Amino acid sequence: MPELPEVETTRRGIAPYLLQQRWCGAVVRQPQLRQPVSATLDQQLRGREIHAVERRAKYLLIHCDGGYLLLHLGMSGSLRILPVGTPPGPHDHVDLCFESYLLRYRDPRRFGLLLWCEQPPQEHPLLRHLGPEPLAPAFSAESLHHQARQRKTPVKALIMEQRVVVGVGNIYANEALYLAAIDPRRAARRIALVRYQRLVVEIRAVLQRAIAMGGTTLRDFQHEDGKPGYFQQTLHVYGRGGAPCHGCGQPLRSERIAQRSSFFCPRCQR
DNA sequence: ACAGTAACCTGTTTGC
DNA sequence: TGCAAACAGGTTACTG
Repeated sequence: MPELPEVETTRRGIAPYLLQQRWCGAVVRQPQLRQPVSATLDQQLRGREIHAVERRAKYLLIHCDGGYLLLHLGMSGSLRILPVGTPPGPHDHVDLCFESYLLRYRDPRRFGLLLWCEQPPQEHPLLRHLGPEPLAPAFSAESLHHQARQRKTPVKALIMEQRVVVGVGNIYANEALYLAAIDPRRAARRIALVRYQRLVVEIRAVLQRAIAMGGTTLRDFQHEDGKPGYFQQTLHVYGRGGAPCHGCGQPLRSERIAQRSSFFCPRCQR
C-alpha cells in the first residue's frame, strides 16, 4: 500500500501520539527486514524524547535527542497505535513502546526498514541520493525536462526514479500520466517542456488529492487499520485494464513497462 | 551513463 | 475443487 500519500497519512496519524513523548523501550520479534533491525534497539531508544516526526520521500524520520529512527514501510508495512498488551499477530515484527500505548510495526513481506541513526539525515546513504519532493518547488518541469534530455527510458520509468523525483510510486505514475495525456511508453527525451509542465501539475494534483482522501479514511490509528480502498474509487487507469477509459470509452490497455504493471488509454495518451 | 534484470519476502489472485 | 504459477503498493545491486 504505501506510496507517498499513505506514508504522509501515517505520519500525520502517528505524530500526535509521539511528539513530546519518551520511549519506554522496544520489542523486536523479527529483526530480518530489508536490513536487520538493531539487536539493541530497546537500549538505543529507551528514555529518549521525540521532537519531530518527519517524512522524506517514503521514509519516516522520528527525531529524538541524539538521533532519529528511520522507518520505511516497503510494500506491505503499516504502523498503528495500540493499547499496551494488545497481542501481536503473525507479522507484527516490532513494538515501539510508550507508557500507555505502543506503536506497532507490521510488515508481511518484510521489505520495510527500521534503523536507529545518529548521523545527519542528509549524509545517510539511503537518503543522500534522493531527488526533490514532488510537492516542493525544487521539482519543476524544467529540471525534469533537463534530466530527460538523453534518456530513452519510458517516461513512466523516469518519474519513478528516486533520484529524479521521490515518492511517485506505480499507482500514481500511471494516474498522473493519464491525467497529463502522456503515453507512459514514450521515450523521456521525446517529450516537450510544455508537456512536462502539465505532468508536474498532474503529479502534484494526484498526490495531494490522495493525501486529502487518505486523511479522511485513515485518520484514526487507534483502532483497525482502515486498509486500502481509500483512493480506489477515484483511480482512472490503475488496475482497470480492459475497462472503458473515463475520457473516451475505449478499452484501457495493460502492459508491462520497465517491469511494472502499467495501464493507459492508447487513444487519450500520446 | 544508462537500461534491464534479479533479489529481498509472504499473501492473494489467476489459470489450468 | 485444488494446486501451482503469477503477481503485488518498493528499493537496491548487479550486469552488459
